[in-house]
Order: sequence, then structure tokens, then C-alpha cells
Amino acid sequence: MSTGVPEGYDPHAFPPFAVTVDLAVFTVRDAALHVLLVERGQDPFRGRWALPGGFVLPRESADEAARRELAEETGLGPDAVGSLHLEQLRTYTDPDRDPRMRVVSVAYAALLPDLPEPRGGGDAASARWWDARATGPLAFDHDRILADARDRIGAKLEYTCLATEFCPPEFTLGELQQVYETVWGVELDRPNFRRKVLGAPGFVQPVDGPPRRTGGRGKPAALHRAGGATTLHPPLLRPQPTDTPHSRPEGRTP
Amino acid sequence: MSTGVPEGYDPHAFPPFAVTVDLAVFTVRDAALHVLLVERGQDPFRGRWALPGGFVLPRESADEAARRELAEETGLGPDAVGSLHLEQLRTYTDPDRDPRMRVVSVAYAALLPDLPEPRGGGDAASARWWDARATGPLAFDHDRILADARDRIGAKLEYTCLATEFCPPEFTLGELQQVYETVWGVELDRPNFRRKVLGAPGFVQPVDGPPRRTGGRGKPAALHRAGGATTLHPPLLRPQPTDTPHSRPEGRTP
DNA sequence: ATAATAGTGTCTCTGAGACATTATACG
DNA sequence: CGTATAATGTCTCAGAGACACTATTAT
Repeated sequence: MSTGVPEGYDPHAFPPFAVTVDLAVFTVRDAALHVLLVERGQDPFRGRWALPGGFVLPRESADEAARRELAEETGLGPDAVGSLHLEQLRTYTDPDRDPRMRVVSVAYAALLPDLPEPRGGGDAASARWWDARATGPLAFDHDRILADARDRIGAKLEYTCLATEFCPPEFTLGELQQVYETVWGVELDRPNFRRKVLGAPGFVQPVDGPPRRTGGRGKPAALHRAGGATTLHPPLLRPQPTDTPHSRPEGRTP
Repeated sequence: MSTGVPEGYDPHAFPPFAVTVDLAVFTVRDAALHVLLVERGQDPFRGRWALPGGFVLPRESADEAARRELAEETGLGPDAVGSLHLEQLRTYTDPDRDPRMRVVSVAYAALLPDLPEPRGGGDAASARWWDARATGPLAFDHDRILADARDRIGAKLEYTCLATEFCPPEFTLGELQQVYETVWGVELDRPNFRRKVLGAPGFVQPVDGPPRRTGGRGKPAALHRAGGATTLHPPLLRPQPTDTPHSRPEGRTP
């Protein structure tokens, strides 16, 4: 804030930037991570799919712009949008990321439970869920934003209670495990998963009544709600794909 | 990118934003975390201290702007600045964060070893290191940016090899431990710290020759260099202030 | 009965924390 | 000598992984 081009802070002496938000909206559906994309109706990248987003208005913060856009794209009410998890990822500032003009974009990640009809009624006439692993090349630098968003979500599942954001208000531990397995792309041992989830204070609460719900033709599962905690102690670490699991020649030299 | 204000993308139809970078430059000096601040010479916040920073130029990315500003403020050469750790934190977009105009700021954190004369020769005539715990109220929203930067650095020490960025090219394990203790504000058990650092593959490498260095009047310590790894496996978790059933940080019972 | 999912119990190994002990410098 | 710092070793417990086993539903 001390150096730069506009010496006298003349409001018209600085280079004009546009500021947008881009949203990576995720849900878990059919045991696969899905992301909400919109089809572009005009150049550049006409016909390509892109992350939903839009301009930040003069009197709103980027967070407010993100929630506004999210409401427009998903058709959710302002109350629902206000309560769901929205997280700033990072800001993309490559001078050539938009061929028309200088645009910096603040990227956000949002997590939704699998909704009955999530496609909204805004101006995004052609919005749909895509398998997050199988999106074609997206417009602008959205491939990179999407990849960064996936990495961030996966990492945050380890040490936060974020996974419950993918679930409906009441859920089974099997559904919660499905979230982890889907985002991480691994299979987890159910008894161990149970032990860790129930052992983390404030992660989940058993629903008091004895009601249960069936997921198919097995034993009905007890229902849980999200607990009050936001961070996970101890963390739920994902299994490490790096080479040998527990024998390391590097270490003590005799 | 699909909705918003400028329907036809007229380059003059969108609200004008200025984009700046703000830098939280940290070093460890005298067993305390220090941050580089500059004194503002003009309103608003004249005479208040602020994080260094400046405008993003029309043809550079925010990362490039951050490195350019860092070189100006510290007086380091472009090669030195190009090699040190610079990390985007998040972007601050409150519409009223700058009383003059609409400015969004991309915040960065940088880590430096304790340099002989770190104060640079740019236009920041009055730049100096401050104890990061004892900065007065800063200009703009820089108190919040600084707090966020401290949190991020502390968290990243747990699962990355970032701590070596605070050290000179060759360092002792005692100096590395000092970094952790200073950033986290806790005392660590030296034998356990040693075991974990040496057990993490690629974190540090012993310097081949038998040269040693003294820190005062004790036994000289072996020198190490940063290893090739960037992430820490297993992580070096900071002791939890939340009382756990079995471990007590303040456990000196006679 | 068989399949499928939910839930419990147990064993072992790793890593963290606490702490004792030895080694090598300085005064 | 004592003191200060570096380095090694040892003990114990918590948590993770692997896996056997039981429980309850649908077909």
C-alpha cells in the first residue's frame, strides 16, 4: 500500500481491473464427486463449460458476491445459501487469463448435500452437475481452479468437520464414510472409520430417538447430526499413497 | 463468469477496482517472530504502520507484484527474492477497507532468515522489523491480515518443511527448534524434536563434513541443510492447548 | 439360506510425550 | 570443577490399521 503506480491516488490514474468470483460447487452423488458447471453462451470459450461466477458489485464484498451468485445458479433460497459452507480458495491473477481484459478472480469452494433438483432458475439456463473427475477442458483457467478446489476440499476433510456439509441434516455413518471415500478416492475400513468419527468430540451427535433408516437391503443404520465442532481432534488422516506404508530405509545409520 | 453487471462486456461498463498486494514478511530474530512494517507518510492512516505492498501493474500477476514489492522493501537482489518462500494467503475485499476507493488486496506471506541489515533502500524510508506479537493498531485491515498470516504460518509448520525458510542455508537443529518454538509460542522437548525431524524423510540433510558451530558455550552442534522434501511425513504436530486426558504441557510436579 | 449392510471387539505396530543419561564445549 | 548445550536411549500410552465376529434387514 506504500508504493506502486498512482502517486497521488487519483482514482482514474490506476489501471482498470475487473474483479469476479468463480465458484466450485461440489456435491457427492452416486458415489462420485460432482461439480456444478454452466455452459458459456458467448465468446470467448462459447460452448465450453465453466465454473459459475460473476462480477463483484461496487458495494459488496467478494463473499457476498459469491453467495449471491450461488443463490442465482442453484435456485436455493437466501436462507439456505446463507447457511452452507462457502470458503475462499485463492485468487487468480494471470494477466492473460481472460483474453478480453484484465480480470482477477477470487475463487470459492462450496459444499452441498445431494439435492433433488439442484439446477437453478437464474440466467444459467444450461447448468448441470458433472463428475468432477471427468470434466472436459473448461473455459479460462477453470481447470486449474477446479483442481485446486478438489485438493483443498480433500485436505480439509482431514482436520475439519467439513464432511457433514455434504450430507443432509440427518445422515448415517455409512453416508459420511461415502463422502470421505468419494472425495479421497480411496476405500476406508468401516470399523476404524466408525471408531474415529465417534471418538472425535463434537463431530457427530446420535439422533436421540431410536428411528433408523435403510439404505437398501442391509441392517438399518442409526442416524446422526453434525455436532458443534468445526475442527477434528484427532484428525482423520487419509491413507498415504506414497510408496511403502511402514518400512522406511531412510533414517538411523548404524 | 456468466452473470453480473456488464452484459456486453464493455471494458468501461464495470465498476473500477484497484488491485493491490500486501505482504506479511516474517523472520525469527532474538527468539521472537518479527514482521516487516512500513510507516505511512500520507493519509489515510498517516503515521500509522502498515504491511508493505503496492499496486498490481497492468501486465503482471499478483505473484510478480508481490516479489517486486518485496525486492523494493527489503533491498534483496532479484535472485534472492526469486528463491524465497512467498505464499498467497487470501484476498480481502471489504468495500470499505480503503476509505478512498474500492481496493481489493491479495495478501501474501513471506519467510526470511534473520538478515544482517534487512531494511531496504526503496521508497520505504521508514521500514523496520516489529515483534509480531506487539504491533500497535495497523493501517487499514492489516491487523487482521497479520493475524491470518501468523495463523497460516503456524499451521503450515506442522505439515510442511517451511521452517527451514526461516533459517540460513546451514543451520543446527537447535536453531530449527527455535523457529518452531517461536512461531508456536511453546517449548518443545529437544530429544523428541530431534527424533521427529531426523525421522521425516527429506526434511533436513546433515552437512557431510564434520564442521560444527557453536551457539555460545555448550557443545557444538552438527550442521544441516534443508532436504528436498516440501511436505512433512509424518507431520510435526504442535502440542494442543486443549487439555487432553493424558498429556499435560505444564507438568512439573515435584 | 444367502447376501448385504451395521455395529462390536481385539490385536499389533507406530509415533508422541516424558525423562534419564552420556558427550563435549566453555569458564 | 560446574554449567550449558548437544546427542542418545528408554519407557509408556494413544491412535491407526488390519481383521474376526455378531446383528439385523431384504430377497
